[in-house]
Amino acid sequence: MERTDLLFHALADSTRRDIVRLVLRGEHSVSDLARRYPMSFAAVQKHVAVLERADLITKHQRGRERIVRGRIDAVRDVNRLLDELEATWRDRMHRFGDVLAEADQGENR
Amino acid sequence: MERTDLLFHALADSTRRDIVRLVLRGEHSVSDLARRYPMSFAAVQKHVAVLERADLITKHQRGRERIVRGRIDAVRDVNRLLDELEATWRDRMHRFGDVLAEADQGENR
DNA sequence: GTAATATACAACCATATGGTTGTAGATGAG
DNA sequence: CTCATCTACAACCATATGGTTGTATATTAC
Repeated sequence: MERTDLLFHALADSTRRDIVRLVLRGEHSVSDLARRYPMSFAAVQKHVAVLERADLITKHQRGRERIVRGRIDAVRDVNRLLDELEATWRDRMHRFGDVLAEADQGENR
Repeated sequence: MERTDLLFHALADSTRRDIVRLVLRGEHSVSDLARRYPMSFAAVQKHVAVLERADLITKHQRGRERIVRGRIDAVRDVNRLLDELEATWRDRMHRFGDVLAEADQGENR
């Protein structure tokens, strides 16, 4: 799977989006996170792994804990991808404007 | 599933993102779209259904064809969702700035 | 050293996903 | 009317996903 797929897929789950929000706000260990959700530690661990694969978070060891941090750059990458989608639309609107302008020219001729 | 999940999930596939790009640029019937991809008509039909469920596109009948159009508003909704994620991060940075300012005050006392 | 905590990882299960083929109903063309 | 086209939808299949429990390892606390 390519990175864009991984990014959108990672964000297509409310638990994972919540984790991203938390770790953008500040550091949390995996078990900190796990305590917050009505599911097993292993399940949360898997969600964290999905976010890591998409580069939305990083993990580093501190003692026996793994500290999770959000990567704001990745969120911005997604934003940029969406902007590119929008750009094709803006381009179309632009060309549509040209067509109208040409039509006006024709009328005045 | 909630709408945010549907939106991100819909965009987590390159064929579907390509369809969105096409129908943001202009109108296409379902079979127009189907001809472009190396998969069956039914498969493309399913992708279109996923996009429709996420409100990223609309379909309306014209003769025997179903015309697909992209909904730019939906793309912007996703952008807004990401901005909200970013906002929690900016807030943290803001508060972090406050902490530094307070530390400076302490030094000068 | 022993016990408790934090993590990793495998095995398993139910359901969702992304593809296929096949059938049937509308609509347009001749 | 008849035939071709466009679409909808069901049935089916392989694999991915999101959850579980269980086991093993590393680190901290006492």
